[in-house]
Amino acid sequence: MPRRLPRRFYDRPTLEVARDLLGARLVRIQDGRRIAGIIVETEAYCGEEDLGCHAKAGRTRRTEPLYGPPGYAYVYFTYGNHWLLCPVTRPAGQPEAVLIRAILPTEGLDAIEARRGRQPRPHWTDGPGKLAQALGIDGRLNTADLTAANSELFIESGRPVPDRFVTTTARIGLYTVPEPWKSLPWRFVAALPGDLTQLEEDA
DNA sequence: AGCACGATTAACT
DNA sequence: GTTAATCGTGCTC
Repeated sequence: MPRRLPRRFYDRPTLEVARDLLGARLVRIQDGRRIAGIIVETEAYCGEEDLGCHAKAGRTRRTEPLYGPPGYAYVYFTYGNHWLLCPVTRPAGQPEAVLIRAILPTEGLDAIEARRGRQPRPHWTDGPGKLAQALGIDGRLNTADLTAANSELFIESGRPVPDRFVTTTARIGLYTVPEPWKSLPWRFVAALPGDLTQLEEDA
């Protein structure tokens, strides 16, 4: 039986949280119904020292959620169109988070198709802005507590993804970020989507 | 007030 | 692989 990930899950080193979120299930409750998918791609963003992290700007109106306690959502707007979702990690005062970059849809397919059906199905939730659109995630969910019992956005434990299915690469989209941060292998990808859905069904 | 840029996407060559 | 779209944010003047 899947359970909602507790605050202590997020209160760990961000690279570990990013790795361990692979295979977990992102769940959005809307109109009393579940829209969900298995997390298959994440990225770690690690504080003010990490020049790829928004926290490099310090504590501002926008970055304030990053400085809060772990287990809350940092949802921000970018490129004039897109909302991106990041569970906050580490204790309050340490501005770190994990960007969820892709999921495999498992529940609420009709709702997802209604929002993403103009694109071919493989592209419904294969990007951070796409999955936010698919699940109806926007700025209203910024600072939402992912661990609260009545939360309409949370993450459930899944079956762990074995290391042989996990690859790491540099983070995406950091065009003007200097080295070494631009190239650090802080992106985690669960390969072989078919195998992952099989894992879930076996669970 | 103005400006450069962005943790992207979709469409195109 | 390349590029336009689009607007909030943070910084400078």
